[in-house]
Amino acid sequence: MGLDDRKLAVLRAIVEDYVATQEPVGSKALVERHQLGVSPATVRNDMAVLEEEGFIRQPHTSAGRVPTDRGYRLFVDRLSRVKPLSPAERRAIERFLAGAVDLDDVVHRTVRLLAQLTRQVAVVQYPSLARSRVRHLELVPISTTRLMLVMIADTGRVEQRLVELPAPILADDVLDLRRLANEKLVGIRLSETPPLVQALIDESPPDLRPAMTTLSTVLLETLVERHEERIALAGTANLTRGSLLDFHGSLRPILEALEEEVVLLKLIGEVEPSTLRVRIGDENEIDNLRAASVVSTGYGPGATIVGGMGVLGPTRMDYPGTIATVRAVARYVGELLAQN
Amino acid sequence: MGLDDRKLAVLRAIVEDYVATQEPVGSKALVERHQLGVSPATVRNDMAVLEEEGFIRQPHTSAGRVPTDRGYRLFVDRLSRVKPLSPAERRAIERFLAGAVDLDDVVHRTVRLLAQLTRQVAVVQYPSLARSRVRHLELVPISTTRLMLVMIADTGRVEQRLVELPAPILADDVLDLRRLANEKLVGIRLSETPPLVQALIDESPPDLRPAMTTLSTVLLETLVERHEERIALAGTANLTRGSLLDFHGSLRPILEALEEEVVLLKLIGEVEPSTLRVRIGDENEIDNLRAASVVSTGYGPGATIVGGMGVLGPTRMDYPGTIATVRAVARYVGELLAQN
DNA sequence: CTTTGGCACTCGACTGTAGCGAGTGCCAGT
DNA sequence: ACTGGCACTCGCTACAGTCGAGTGCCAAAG
Repeated sequence: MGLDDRKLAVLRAIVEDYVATQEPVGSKALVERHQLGVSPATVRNDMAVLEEEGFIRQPHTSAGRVPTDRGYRLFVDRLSRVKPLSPAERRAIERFLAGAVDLDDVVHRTVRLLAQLTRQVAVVQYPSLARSRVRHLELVPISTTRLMLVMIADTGRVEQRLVELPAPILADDVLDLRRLANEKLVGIRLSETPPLVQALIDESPPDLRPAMTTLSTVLLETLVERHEERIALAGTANLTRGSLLDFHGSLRPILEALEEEVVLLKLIGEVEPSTLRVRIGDENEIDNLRAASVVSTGYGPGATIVGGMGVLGPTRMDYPGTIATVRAVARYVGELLAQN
Repeated sequence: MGLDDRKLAVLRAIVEDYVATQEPVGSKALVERHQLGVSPATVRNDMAVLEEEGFIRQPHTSAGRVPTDRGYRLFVDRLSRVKPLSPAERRAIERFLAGAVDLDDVVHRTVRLLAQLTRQVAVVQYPSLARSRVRHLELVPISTTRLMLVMIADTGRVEQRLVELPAPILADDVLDLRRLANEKLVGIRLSETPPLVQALIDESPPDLRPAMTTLSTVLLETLVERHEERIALAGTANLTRGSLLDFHGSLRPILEALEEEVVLLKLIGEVEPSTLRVRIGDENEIDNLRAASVVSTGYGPGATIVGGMGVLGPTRMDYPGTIATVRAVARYVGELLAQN
């Protein structure tokens, strides 16, 4: 099977034209708009091969060609050069993120920025608790049997949970609890706390043990439950850009998927060594998103990765541009986090 | 102008049928499906009058009638009896909300519940800070020049902000700051704190004054900025239920509006004495929502109102059912809040 | 062996016509 | 005041015909 350079050029031209015009592209239009240096007939032959190999297909017999998911994949892997961002875009990113006052703000600004720049749906995961380290634990007495546990992580995340104590507790004992917990847990990565928690209970003075036990339970729950991860979303209105056909006719499944935190986490939360990931159409494990593509990446201060972010759009998207934007935004956010 | 009982009955029948079938309803179908006791011709005469008065209209000359916004308004005001919830629904609400562990959880469950029961887009405002009272202020030292201010409100809301001090501070001074702030502010409604804050600064010992000043600034910011209000949203996928025609052909403007917190707050946040509010189509002040209806209400423990909640859907919605559901859910949430 | 021009073919998109039927407005009769 | 009857409107569907973009194939040229 020969996929010589020209055939690849043809595929690239088809992808680019289709992404731009959103209409099936024919051989004639192709030679007109790109310097391929051959006649339409030749292009037709190449297209026949590309179709046979499953990179493009014809919506109808007498229509032009459209890239398949496989075609996009090849395009992304081998045919697209990453578009460097324009200085204006870089400046926009910097300016937009610079004003953030706290983590919440950073995440919100980031997700809006991504949505705006890519004109697609953007998703940003808050720094994962499991990947954060404990910076401080605070216990605030609410009543004699109720404490508010406030956990501050080094990533800037702050979580609070109500603790219902088994028995009334004295103010001094609360201080002791706090001191003990902080001594044992500060600086520890949260994913590594569970084994330490038992030790924490065992080493507590006997009279504090019941309180410490419930406290620990709550602490562990904070980690385990869905509470653990938070997510911000923006740009859903962008789904209506372009024709409905982009998503096989219905936004329904997409909107449904976007409502499920679990789904979103799966989308952008599975952070791997490979920094940037593109999932095209069928490659998505989530059925509802078989008509969409997702570009996602991890981010974090320095080389550490504390969370994921990404965008979701039609398979017919500007991959080079989107990839460049996502990468750039993630890097800026990482730098921002490193400053704290 | 005569709008006798029968004409009103006809209008009611039209609204009910149209809501159910989503198709223009004609005179014949009307007499068949409702016990009006008169012939189609008579109904036609009545319909002519109703149309003249602007309560219904014909999409095309040879089509049936469709209610106008004004028609729905009349229906809601005078023709619909509130549907009592089924016991099953009541139980569903109770069961669904009972498991909530904290405020975040309550709000999330509520918004999902509303979306599910009404099969529309649900919006829930977190208890407004301005309407809450301070229960406790906590200061957590992060470094010598940084404090984390954690504010716990009686509504269960917890807000935190980073405070950058003008100069390093001693641990004991932090305790003093905390004591002073709590003495002055605990129990105060947050909307009434601004005047007190100045006094708080003035009464601080001179050496604490700079720190107290920045602390106060941050405290006030928390109130003023958009941070003040938070909102949860669910059920956007329900927008795709029914034909696109429900929203004049495009979800775009709706989705855009739903992304703007400010817009949502305007929608459900303007809580007035009148507990429940229905805005139909054109009655909406927000242009993007001229094609939608909003049913909203305030909620809170007892008679106090601390926030708003509501649902948004096509003008062609089941008003009696939606109203009943929103009212019931708001009441349950209020009771839940009262228990804390 | 590759490329090219030519040609027949396919098939979707659009146009125009015709018939159907739901629904109306009006009117004369009860 | 209500009703039955009737002519009329007009959107919807089906069908036929035309147009044109785009294809596949083939024979000829490089």
